[in-house]
Amino acid sequence: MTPFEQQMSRLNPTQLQAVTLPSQSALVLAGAGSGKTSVLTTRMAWLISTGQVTPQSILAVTFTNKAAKEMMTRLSSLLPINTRGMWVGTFHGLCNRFLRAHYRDANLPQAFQILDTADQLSSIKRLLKAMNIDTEKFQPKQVQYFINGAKEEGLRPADCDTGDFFQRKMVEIYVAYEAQCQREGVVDFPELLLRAYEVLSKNDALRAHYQARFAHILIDEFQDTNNLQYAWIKLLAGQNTVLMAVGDDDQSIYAFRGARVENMRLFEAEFAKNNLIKLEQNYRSFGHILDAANELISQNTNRLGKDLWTDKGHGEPVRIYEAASDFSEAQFVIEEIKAQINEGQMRRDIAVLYRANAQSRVIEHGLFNAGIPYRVYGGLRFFERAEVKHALSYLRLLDNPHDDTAFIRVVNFPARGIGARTLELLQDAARLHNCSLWSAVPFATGSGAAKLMGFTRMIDALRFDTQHLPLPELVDHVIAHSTLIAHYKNEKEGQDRIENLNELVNAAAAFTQIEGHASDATALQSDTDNTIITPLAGFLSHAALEAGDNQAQAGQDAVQLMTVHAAKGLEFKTVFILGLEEGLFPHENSLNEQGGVEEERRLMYVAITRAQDRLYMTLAQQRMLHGQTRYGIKSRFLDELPEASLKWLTPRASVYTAWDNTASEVATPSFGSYKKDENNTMGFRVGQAVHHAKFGDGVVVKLEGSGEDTRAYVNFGGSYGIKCLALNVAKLEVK
DNA sequence: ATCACAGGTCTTTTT
DNA sequence: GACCTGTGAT
Repeated sequence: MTPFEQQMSRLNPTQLQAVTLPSQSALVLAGAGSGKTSVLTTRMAWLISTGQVTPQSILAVTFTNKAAKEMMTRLSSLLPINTRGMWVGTFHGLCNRFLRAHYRDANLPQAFQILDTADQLSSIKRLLKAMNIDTEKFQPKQVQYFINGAKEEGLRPADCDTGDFFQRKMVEIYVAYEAQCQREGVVDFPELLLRAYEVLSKNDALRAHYQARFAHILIDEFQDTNNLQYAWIKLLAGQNTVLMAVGDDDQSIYAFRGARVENMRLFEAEFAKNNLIKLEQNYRSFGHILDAANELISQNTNRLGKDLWTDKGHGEPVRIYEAASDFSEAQFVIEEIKAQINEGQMRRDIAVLYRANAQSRVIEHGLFNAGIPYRVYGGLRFFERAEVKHALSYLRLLDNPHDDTAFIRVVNFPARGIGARTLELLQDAARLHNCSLWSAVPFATGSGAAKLMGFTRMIDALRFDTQHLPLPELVDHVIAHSTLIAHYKNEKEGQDRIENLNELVNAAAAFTQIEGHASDATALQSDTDNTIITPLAGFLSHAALEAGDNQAQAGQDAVQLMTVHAAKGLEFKTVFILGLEEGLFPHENSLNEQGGVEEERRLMYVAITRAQDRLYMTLAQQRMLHGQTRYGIKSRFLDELPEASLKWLTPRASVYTAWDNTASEVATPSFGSYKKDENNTMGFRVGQAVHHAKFGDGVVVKLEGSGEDTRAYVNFGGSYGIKCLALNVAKLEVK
């Protein structure tokens, strides 16, 4: 049997149905651990190996580079085909490829650079300064959010609402921002998608070409698509294109960044018609864990609906532990981890999941003291490190000197006496001539003009000296001759940075080897234009689109610490879910949002379904948060789990009870530790009915602190839930 | 140019 | 409580 035939024989009937579906579009509702990636890759292999299509006529799109890579790896292990030139990648990666090939149609310079989120933010800050806009009123982050939000809805400034003054100003900034990006030849993340979308929609010939080319489009994690992504897919799909969208509405946890679960229903109506395939057999978890997940998620409304099942048996019940504090919660987790390691469990098979990053510290501390190796996910990634970004900025200037973000970043780094005043004059000159900072250098006035000339000469020299060098040597040359290395040698803490710079050379070498001269360039060549992007341009795109691993002490067997979001798509033998308290999980900020609690519930569903063999859920009665001690209430989600699948390790139902948010009145709350309060609490007492201008009527459930510092927890019921209010600030009326 | 201090923030995050 | 950002003083 070939590897492909073996794989086919392993599929269950539903999976096989999805893999071999004839030329009809379908929506595959793939539950957690149901073999979703297998189905996608095997279907691609099936389409190719049965001769229905060539590899080039398949488009497969994912959200993360990791998923794309995984798909490629699995596909090439199934079939002895050359995957190069195949359109498998992330939305952004594919749009980048498309725009490189059609840069003229897209009205972009061939060497356009990609701004990552941080670059975009500094670009916006620069713009706001130039426009003399009050950054108190128009915060750069907000502006960024506005612009990206508009782009993700497919809106250009002309399409935006200009209702009030604020909106008009925002749109005005958006206009200026677009002009600035265009002048600099840079493109932010959502622009990659929007520009690609617009080119396709305006250019009939090009659209026809791609629609004819792609016989099959496969989309992974469809529940995470935003409006623009869905629109882009619809544009690429021709009359005869067959689409397969794979996703799980119950695992939609990215609404906060624009994901639209509704796209699944839309897709079903627009393409899949009656082709809804449900993958419901779970191969990951034991029964009790699955029962808990199913029961929890059944509380959500408006689901497409599915029930996971397993034939693995019940397994162990879900263990619940109520600790006195976050500290003892950590102690418990660490003791359990120790015990499991003693039983022979690998550390890497144990995961500690939490809602918010701030929760990791206590656990880290405990693990560190216990001498247990651990790895925390999240934080700075390789290509986001300052020294790496500096080096990349030099490289970007070689490729496109008009990239002002890169220019500003390194024009005086390492310091070469070009100060704020000099740059201000340069920016004036650039504005006057409506050109990039680079082009404005000859017009620069003031004492620093000569130094600026020196800088541009240096960049020109770097470009000239490296023009025939292979990529790794080019990078090496640039980090040396830009004096970055020398600069860090003089810094006390510079050794790590130098190592990272050398690592960048390695990354360039690895990029040359894998991506090579081959894949991207040939792929582009095969498509209309004769564009061949240089290895440097390719590497820069790669650096922007794939931020690299988080600091990885990879290889070492370590306990895994991460947020629930970061855990999506992963599985572990043993999982700890921490902080099952109201206000934390579900997070208090979600309670005000439309559909917020349901998204939190899906998040909990994702967390539970990560566990294969053993699941712990813990809560703490008291926890340090934002520098204050907060007293927790048991999470409502604990009450939504089936009793039969749980095992309480601490006495069940301590005094803490979840709030019934539907009740408008809470009588005497059965609340634990609003202890000893004969203090002066500004005339408020627990159980008192109060009124707040914004939140309406509520009941004080707990008082903290005293005098000026008194804080009241007030349950407003309904969508507001429990709020913590500082009484010297909040205007709270006694009713 | 460099450091120190104040001030604000603290849900989740990929590209 | 801890971290990052921005600003002001030397």
